[in-house]
Amino acid sequence: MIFSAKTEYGVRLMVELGRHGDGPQPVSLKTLAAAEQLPLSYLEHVVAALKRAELVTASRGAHGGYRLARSAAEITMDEVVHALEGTIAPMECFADGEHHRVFCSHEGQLGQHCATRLLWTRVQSGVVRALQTTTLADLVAFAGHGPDAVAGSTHATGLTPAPALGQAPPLARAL
Amino acid sequence: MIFSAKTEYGVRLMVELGRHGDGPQPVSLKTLAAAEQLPLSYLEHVVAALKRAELVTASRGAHGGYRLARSAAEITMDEVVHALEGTIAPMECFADGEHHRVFCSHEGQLGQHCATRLLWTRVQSGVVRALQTTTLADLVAFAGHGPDAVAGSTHATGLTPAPALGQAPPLARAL
DNA sequence: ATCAAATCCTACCAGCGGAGTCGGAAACCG
DNA sequence: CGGTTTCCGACTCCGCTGGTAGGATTTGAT
Repeated sequence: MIFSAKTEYGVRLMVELGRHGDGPQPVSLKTLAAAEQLPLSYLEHVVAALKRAELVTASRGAHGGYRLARSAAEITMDEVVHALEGTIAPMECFADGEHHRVFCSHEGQLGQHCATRLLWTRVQSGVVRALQTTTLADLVAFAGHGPDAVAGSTHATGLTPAPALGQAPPLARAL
Repeated sequence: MIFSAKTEYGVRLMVELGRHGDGPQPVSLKTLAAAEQLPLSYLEHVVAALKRAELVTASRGAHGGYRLARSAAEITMDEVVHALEGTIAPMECFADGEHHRVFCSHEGQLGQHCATRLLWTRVQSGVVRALQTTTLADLVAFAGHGPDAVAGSTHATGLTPAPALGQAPPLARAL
């Protein structure tokens, strides 16, 4: 699995917050937990990460709760996932502990270098592009509709849905 | 990390095999382990997975070893990664244990459904596309060169390298 | 003032999978 | 036969993930 349950929960949580729009009163965690049927105590950790990243704001005390820090359209899923998952890298050597820069630490000497780097770079690029071009508002809008428009509206890139190369590709048959 | 070390090792191993071209004698694991400085005993597991997927063939006994089952140009990294990592899904509910079909099992009732599905579908699509459009031959060719041409030759898609949207994107600053 | 409803914070735990080791059996070649 | 190599299964170690628990703090309502 690429992403952890924590991230799944967090995204769900954000979507749920997005659906509540920006009414004056915030939404309590208990409400959110009930709506998504997730363990409240664990959600505390999740929402803490979101708050640290300044994606949600909290009001404490009675009738307190959480609300989005910005409008859903201004929040890219890139930010959300990053807040929950930490640096996203396809491979260990791609993550710089320091400032989340991305590179490969295996740089071989003598001209030839880390052969896998090309691949991981491409994969990373694919993931990042998908996350950056999707906003929370997209998900909120999607949440209400019936199951269509997933593959439709090729999502800003205008790419054809992957050419059928070779025999049946082992991954992602249902895309 | 999206991929495990096992996958990293496996890809390295395949690249190394690809570099040896198809001379008549196969390459022993010991040789490969030495070339990549990886633990031999662990590589046994890795190469076993590759063999199961019919990506390499083995000859036992003295002067035995492994060779690619097909030419490097005919092997997509999609296949390699799938053999090593199993089904690649961004999220638990996306992986169907049965036949690697991809879907989401959280289908909510009453019109509204699993809000995160849109996101995971896009991510998955990005990863799969990257893996499918990269062949082992690409990596082999890359392995000998100096560190360029990574971002260059936008890898068949012709996409611009991700627009700078909003403030500095938290992921992948060095792409 | 008091109480209840929230967020907040830290520590803790159990299970699982990943990375790696080991020992031995079978196959193949000279 | 003997060395080399693949093959196979069992085993260990360890960190991370998901989840729980308990208490402190803030706030609004009565």
